[in-house]
Amino acid sequence: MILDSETKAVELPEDHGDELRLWLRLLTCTTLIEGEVRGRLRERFDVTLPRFDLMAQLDKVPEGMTLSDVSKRMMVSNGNVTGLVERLVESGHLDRRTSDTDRRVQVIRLTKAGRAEFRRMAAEHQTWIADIFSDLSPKDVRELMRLLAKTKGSAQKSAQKRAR
Amino acid sequence: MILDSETKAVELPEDHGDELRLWLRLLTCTTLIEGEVRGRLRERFDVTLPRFDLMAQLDKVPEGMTLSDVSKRMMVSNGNVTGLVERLVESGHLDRRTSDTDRRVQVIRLTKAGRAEFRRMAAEHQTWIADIFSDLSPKDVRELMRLLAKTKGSAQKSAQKRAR
DNA sequence: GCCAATTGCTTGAAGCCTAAAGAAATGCAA
DNA sequence: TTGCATTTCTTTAGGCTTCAAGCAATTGGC
Repeated sequence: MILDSETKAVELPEDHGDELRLWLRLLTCTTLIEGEVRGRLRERFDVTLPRFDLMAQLDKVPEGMTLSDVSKRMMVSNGNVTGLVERLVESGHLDRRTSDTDRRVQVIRLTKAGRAEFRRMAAEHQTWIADIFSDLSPKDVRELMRLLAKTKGSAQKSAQKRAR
Repeated sequence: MILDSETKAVELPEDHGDELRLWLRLLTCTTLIEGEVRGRLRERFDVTLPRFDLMAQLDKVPEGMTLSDVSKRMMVSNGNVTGLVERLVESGHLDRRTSDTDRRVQVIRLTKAGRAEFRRMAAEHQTWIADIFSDLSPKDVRELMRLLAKTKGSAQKSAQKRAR
């Protein structure tokens, strides 16, 4: 911050190029890996990434979740979840019922077949990920985890500021 | 690697949980930031992220690029670019002409208005990114850059292995 | 020159995704 | 109780995205 001739605060255009380059690199990495995973899921299991992700959320919670829960966890819109769930119920992977205590709420769970199918996919998926990251040492992995956690915190803070 | 009683190589199920957690964190970070940027672009400039990205590619190359170039750089499909370009030409941001030397090729460039509009958006965009990453020290940024470069290399190697 | 393979782009079908508006159910306060 | 705000989900319109198939132009081998 500097002051001009009439003692008014003036912002100098700062250099934010490094952050921008970092963001682009982060995006490139993610896009690259996401594309790779998407392609393999399609090839091996004929399943889309969003469906896999949704099933992954449900696998963690056997008693099921509401659509809103899924929406928050996957960081996608409500309407999006509605459609995804529709198709997964249709294909027999998901079970859906209205809550007993609140008739607005839909609780979804993996069916037995859906769970079996997901487990089969997840096991292989994990080896793909390991292969994709195989050049990184355990120390690299730890360090990346730490820095990404810090990044996430920073981004959330920034998002919160805007939301007000 | 261990050997079984008949001296055959046997793979033990290894633990790949750390890599998986790393991937999920990477994805979360990117999704979070991407959503934030998308929202701000829409609010402030009523533009979508893909359009902004496409214009960013073109801003770097005043003489223009072919659709294939754009497709490779943005890491999206050809058909996707066709549609994006169509809408941006329609809105007057892009200029499109058939190559003189190869009539299959379409060369696209920013129009004068398109360039001005992009520069206006890009300046503000850069400050958003700086704010989003503001908790990271310069050292953090350097370290993240390094580790993501390594990650990208590793992912590319893995992708190449599969593509054969 | 001719033909086959390749390259650059478009099209079509299907699915993903968002924002915004709306319907239904709930909760809360007067 | 009534009325209003809120929550949960769905719907709609529009755009993004992929894959696969197809068309047109070019290139390279003969």
